[in-house]
Parts: sequence; C-alpha cells; structure tokens
Amino acid sequence: MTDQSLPLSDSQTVDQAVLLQSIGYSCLQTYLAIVPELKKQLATLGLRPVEYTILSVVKRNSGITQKRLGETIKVSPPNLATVLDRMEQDGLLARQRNPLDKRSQVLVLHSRGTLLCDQAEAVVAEAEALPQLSEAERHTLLGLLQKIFLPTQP
Amino acid sequence: MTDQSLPLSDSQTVDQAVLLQSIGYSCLQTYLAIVPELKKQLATLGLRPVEYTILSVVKRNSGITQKRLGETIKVSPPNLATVLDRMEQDGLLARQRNPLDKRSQVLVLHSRGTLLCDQAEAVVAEAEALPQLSEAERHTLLGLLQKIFLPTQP
DNA sequence: TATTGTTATACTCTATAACTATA
DNA sequence: TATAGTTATAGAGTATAACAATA
Repeated sequence: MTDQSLPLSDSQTVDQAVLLQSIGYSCLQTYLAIVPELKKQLATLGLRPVEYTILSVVKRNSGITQKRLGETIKVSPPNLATVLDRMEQDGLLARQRNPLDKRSQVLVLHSRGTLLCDQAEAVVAEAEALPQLSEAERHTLLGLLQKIFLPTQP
Repeated sequence: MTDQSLPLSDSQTVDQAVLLQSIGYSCLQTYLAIVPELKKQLATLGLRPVEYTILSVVKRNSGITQKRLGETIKVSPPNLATVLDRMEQDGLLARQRNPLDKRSQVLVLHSRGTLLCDQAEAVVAEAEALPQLSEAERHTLLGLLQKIFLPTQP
C-alpha cells in the first residue's frame, strides 16, 4: 500500500513546483514572511494588526460606518464589534449613532488614536522595507495585487 | 476629546491610501479574496488548505522529513504533528522512521494520497483562474512574491 | 420585512512548554 | 548536550445563530 522510497537528501532543494504557481499560496507565504516583524513593531505601540488597520482607515474616513469599515477590511460584524469595544475602552476612538440612520454607528478617532496611528504608520513603513525589491518592483507588485482584491468601480 | 464629523457619505469611496502601500496588507487582502472559493473546492475532496499543501509537497519530495516540510510550508512542529496524525488516519500518507537518523521521520504518500493530490491540484488551478490578470501579469506577480518569501540560494 | 449592530458561543489556527527518543 | 518529534494546553482569530433597535 505504501510506496517505498529513499529519504530526500538534505542537499536537494524542496520541489514546490505546483504550489508556486498558486497566487493564494504565494500571497500567504509572503504575508507570513512579513507579518512577524510587523506584529513585533506594532506590539511596541500596544497595537495588533487589525487595530492598526482600523485606525488607518478611520483616520482617513472619519464618520465611516461599521458596516463599510468591515466590508473594506474584511472583518465580520461580530468580530468587528469585539475589536471596537477594546479600542473604545482604550480611548482610541468613539462610536456615534448616525443621525441620518440610527441603526448604524459612525466611527471617529480620538486624538490619542490619531497620534498612535501616525506612529504606527511610520513603524509599519519601516518594517515593510523589503531590500529584495526595487521601488519599481514594489510598485508593480502592489498594482497587481490590487487588481485582484480591489473592487473595480464602473 | 472626540473630534466631531459628518458621517462619510455612501457615494465616497473609502480611502485606504497608506494601507495600500503595504505589501503585507495587500497580500492578506488578496489571500482573503481567493481563499474562500479555494476552501470550498478543496472541501469537496475532504481536504483543508494545509492538507492540500502537504500532499503537494510530499508528492514531489517523497521521503522528506517533517522538519523540512514544516520549514518549507511554515507550519510549526506541534501543529504539523496534529495535521499529519489526521492525514495518516485518513490513509493519505505514512510516517516512516528515517534509517539514517532515527530521530526523524520521513513522509511518503499512499496511492490514495497521490490520487487525491492530483484531483486537488486540478481543482485549485481552476479556482485560481483570475480573470483580472493576463498570463504575463500572473507570471510577473508570482515572480515578485517569490522574491520576497523564497530563500535565495547562494 | 430588511438592515445594522450586538451578544453568546463554537470552531479553527497558532503558539508555548514540557516531554520522549535518538544523536 | 542538542535535535526531531510528540503531547497537552492556552490563546488568538474566525464563523454562526439568535437577538434588539431602527428603517
């Protein structure tokens, strides 16, 4: 039943042929290569990656609803509620009832949130400086990724 | 303390300026855009993404040790052990003591594992056909990602 | 009746520490 | 003493269902 075979020698490089044709796999591996340093740097500011993401979006889109925020960063409503509870308690932002539609809540940063976001953005930019890529390559890469995940507006 | 502001109108697109300069963020978002369909397709074969990844690597690298497998696909030893238990019970592969170093175990697929891997690779290739990218763009993208996460061999 | 958001909860993934066996 | 792998367990992240308030 079991195929017999010799152990793969240490000198042979691992063949990932088919997997390396997968954009999903390659994106995940790239993410995993980058994220530990990112987490470490954000942790020095008391932030997790999601929290940084939320700060960055709300800073530029003050008054955004939770619904739109969640759709943009792909966090489900129940999970977003939990993170926002934590951030609100930490005094980073506030939820305000939308006067135009009292079902929804709009988000605004406190000054502490804005300040922390600025620091975080600087720290992240540094952690993301990848010597493997030229500026042109970096630009190309970001453009191609966004072609996949950003909704095309008609 | 809290900045006052009008709700963000629905017609305005969400400004993600700084985040979109982040390769980590863009990789994660791309991964999240691709993975649900991938999971769905693999589930029809009774496989999760990790299991598919393991099958694909072991198929091409019969006799690979758990250590090298784990390093390649970035799964820690304890977590790898758990997944391999499941896959061994499902009759997909076997662990064999390495005759050259009895501390380590080498992995080989059963014929059922090989068969399932072939089916899975076909299914994944289909789920990953992204109409947003040309073949050339796809090739460029994969090359740039691999420049980041693949170890450069001297 | 549909939508926004919350609560509670379960499930999966990932991370850490302590252990066995081999070297 | 160091390494490969395992076990147990804790923690973070993600998913689902039921609910309240508003439209």
